Amino acid sequence: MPEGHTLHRLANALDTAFAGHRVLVSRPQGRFDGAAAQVSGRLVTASVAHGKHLFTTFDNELTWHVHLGLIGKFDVWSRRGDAGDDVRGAVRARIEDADALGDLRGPAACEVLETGEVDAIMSRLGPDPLHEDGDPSVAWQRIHRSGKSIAALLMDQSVLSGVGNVYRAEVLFRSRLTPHRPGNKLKKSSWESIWADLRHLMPIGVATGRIDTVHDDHSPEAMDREPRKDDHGGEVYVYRRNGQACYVCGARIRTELLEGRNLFWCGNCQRRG
DNA sequence: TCAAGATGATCAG
DNA sequence: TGATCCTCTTGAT
Repeated sequence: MPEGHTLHRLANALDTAFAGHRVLVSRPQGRFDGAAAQVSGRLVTASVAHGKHLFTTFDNELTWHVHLGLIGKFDVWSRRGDAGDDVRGAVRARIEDADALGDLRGPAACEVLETGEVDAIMSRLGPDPLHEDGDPSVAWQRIHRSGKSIAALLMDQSVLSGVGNVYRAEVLFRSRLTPHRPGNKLKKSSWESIWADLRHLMPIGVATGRIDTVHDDHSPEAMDREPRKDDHGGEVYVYRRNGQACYVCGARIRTELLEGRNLFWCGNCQRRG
């Protein structure tokens, strides 16, 4: 689940539910030791995301930092709905007030930080396409000096933040770029098309909560008319479609392990650099 | 019932 | 580069 769009969506949900509210932060299974107590009972000032990192700030200048990693989940819901407030499964941390609840499971990071520590994390992150002021030239400085493949560079959060395995595969397909092209041999115009497409695709992910790179119309009517049909809640050209026919040319979608992660692409459509 | 795998990142060697 | 951490779902046995 967690690519950048998930975190931005989550930041929006937490901000809507808790900003300006006094909250309780607890650790139902006893982990997240000590940290919860530092912010529990305080007023939330804001929740924001940068790439795959989520920051919730409190009125005592402390920040709750969450990174979902590969398997983490953060569910936020209203007490007014049908869902109860029982702690189910392995809940690492819970945030709540009279109206809403949020349960965090399986995060890679869950910690309370001071401002300097937050700045240190931010300074390691590349520009986020979901941020209005994200600057693609900062990423290009890294890309065009690197001998690593563009596929590896797109996943490097210090080059670019928020892109994960799905957006990587899809944005390279949509630009018809070969994933193996080294950054230092990539045309600048190719990078510009990647950035522009991420700026187009990722806000759709934030709005809908799923990654659909195939359809242009994401209205509820279109969803009914043309149901999205893959296992991941959206629809994609190449991600996890290995062995299946490319929607564009009919060739089989290929896969390989690249730096420990599965890469998917169409060897026929993706020849540009 | 159990193992494998997953949209991530870090650390040791 | 490989091992490791975290949780849940899926598919094989």
